[in-house]
Amino acid sequence: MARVIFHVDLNAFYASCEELKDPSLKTKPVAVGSLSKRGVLSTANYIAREYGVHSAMPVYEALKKCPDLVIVQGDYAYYRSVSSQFFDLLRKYTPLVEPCSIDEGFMDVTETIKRYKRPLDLAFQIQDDLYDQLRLNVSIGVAPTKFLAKMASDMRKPKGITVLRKSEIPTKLYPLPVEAIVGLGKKTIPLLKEKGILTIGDFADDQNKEFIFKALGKNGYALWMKVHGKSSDQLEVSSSRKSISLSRTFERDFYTMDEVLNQARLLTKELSQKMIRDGQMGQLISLSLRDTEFHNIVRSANLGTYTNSFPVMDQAIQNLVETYFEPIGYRHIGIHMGSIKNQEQVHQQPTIFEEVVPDTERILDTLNRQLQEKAFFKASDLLKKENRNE
DNA sequence: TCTGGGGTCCTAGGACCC
DNA sequence: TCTGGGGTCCTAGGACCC
Repeated sequence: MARVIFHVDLNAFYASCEELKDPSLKTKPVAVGSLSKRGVLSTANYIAREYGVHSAMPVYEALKKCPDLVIVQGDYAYYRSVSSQFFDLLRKYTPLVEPCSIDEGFMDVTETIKRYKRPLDLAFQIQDDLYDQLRLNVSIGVAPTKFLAKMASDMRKPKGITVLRKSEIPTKLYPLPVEAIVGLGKKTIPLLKEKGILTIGDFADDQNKEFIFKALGKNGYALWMKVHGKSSDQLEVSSSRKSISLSRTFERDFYTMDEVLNQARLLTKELSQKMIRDGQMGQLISLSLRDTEFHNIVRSANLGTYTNSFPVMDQAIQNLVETYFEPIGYRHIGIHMGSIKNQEQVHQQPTIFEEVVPDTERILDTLNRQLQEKAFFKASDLLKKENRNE
């Protein structure tokens, strides 16, 4: 029995939120982004898009295209609160709602639509309801799988409603350019084009199956199934966050270890506070550094226990900086915590050790030992390299 | 005036074990 | 003497999404 999935997508969400706060923006080209020298845009409203302005575009470039562009500093706490009202409204219609980002989600309305004369009446009602209650426009895609619903909601924006039945895949989906497939990005598209795969129809063609599986691996297989209408219609209604991070690109580059240590410490402090506020603890901490050449490195330390304590996180990050810093310029620093759990989950966890809450001293000892080991391995790597060069 | 920030998922390679 | 073959776990890197 086929399910009926809606993909509901808020149009130009951040920009729309800013228009709610200041209605005079509605008639102007508006973008939300960071105002710093190295900032890029998160979202542009539809007036700005007519100038060729789009998300991820550097601010200086957007201003070249549209000198009158109004750039607003993002107010993400506000967007999150509007977003949660959006999902609350969707849940009035069915508990089967899967948020997939701050501004879009899936609904399984297989049962709900049975109460409506025509299936699309529900989609129109949700659209009107969102506008009446929150003054927000959405596009809705209606299809039997999540992937097809997502593709459908992209077909008509803003404020569209698009149905994509399995039987309509060849006529509605296959003529679209291959770039339209969600899950193929700027690295993979050129590979496909080189092979003459230009449309979704080409991608779905049996003749290209082998190449796609080989070149794109598991993802290729999954996408190939998706464009044939064979993919998941099961919603994940409750899923918890798996990681949390904080990162910043600085207005100028940092060249000394002291500067990197200081900035890393500030970010770590902020992240620890955020985790304590959200009641979350993590086990795997990582430092990421982006240099002036745009090379990224990520280095991790396993803390051996769940924590959100600043002294512990700080010690680990300082160790990582001291071990991996190179005398080059860095433009971006990030702190990341993986293996996240809720505080309650951590404390409920039965342990075979007597001590349930490990003391900070012991963790610091572990970290220091890890640091010494890393320094040792780094030194022995260097020795090996030198020996090879001889 | 070169290129954000917060996420998820996959892959490759090495260590380690039997 | 010229080098097993899985399986699993961990780390690093990177593609992609909004």
